[in-house]
Amino acid sequence: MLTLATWNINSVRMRLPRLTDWLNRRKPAIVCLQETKTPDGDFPAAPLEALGYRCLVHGQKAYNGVAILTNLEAGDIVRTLPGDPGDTDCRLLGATIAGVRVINIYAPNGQAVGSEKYAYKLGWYRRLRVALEGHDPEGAVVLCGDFNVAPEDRDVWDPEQWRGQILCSEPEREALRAIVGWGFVDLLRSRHPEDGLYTWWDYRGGAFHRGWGMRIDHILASASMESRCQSVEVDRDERKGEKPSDHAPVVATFAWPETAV
DNA sequence: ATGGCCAATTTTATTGGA
Repeated sequence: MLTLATWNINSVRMRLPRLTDWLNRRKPAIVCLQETKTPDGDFPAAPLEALGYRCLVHGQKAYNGVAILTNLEAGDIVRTLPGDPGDTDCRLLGATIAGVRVINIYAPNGQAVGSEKYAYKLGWYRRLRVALEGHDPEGAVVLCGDFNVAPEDRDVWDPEQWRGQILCSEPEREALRAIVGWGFVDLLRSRHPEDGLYTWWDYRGGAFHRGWGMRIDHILASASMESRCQSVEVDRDERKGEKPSDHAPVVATFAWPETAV
């Protein structure tokens, strides 16, 4: 079995005790982290390596940052979107692990519909869609991370309040549909159609306690990976307790020949 | 219950997050 998780950790240094506890309990083979907020030289690799994980990192000071932790061999590492030389945001990290092309993303937030950052977000999604052309939908591909888009109304705690707002606007949803349309399955939705299934809850206003959340972190799987999926769930426990991230991990397991791992 | 913003930097305010 192969376990893969995605988790917006909201500062890997602030969350290190929770992260190491969680790795010890879950023992995932592949973990895609977002918002590490840490330059590569300051990444806390040693305590993670002590647990058997190698750390692939692409970080910067204060903002953004992605990383892949894995206890398997990794190769063909990519850190940029093609045709994007002027972009200094650390938002993408791709690697081939156990024969799976794993692409970890932290999509721009967009701040407010109509803002400059919103335009940047939509442009970033267009570039991501172009980048997918370099891969084969019939292969083993997983695109996961914080997409900063709630795909449908059932992914939002109050769809009417959020209608047309950031994370929910139709152009954002269309951009995400274009990504999925490359040949992905939204893995959590493929197994769990119910309402109230969220991955992010605002720190403010007791949002988690009240069930005021949104589903903006996703694992998109190509058909061959979807067919191998044995389970996929939101680890809501990681939103509880002392100093949580405002996101919970999404964890998927796949049938996997032990010899291949 | 699972809680009442948080993290980083530019630090005693400001910015960004979502």
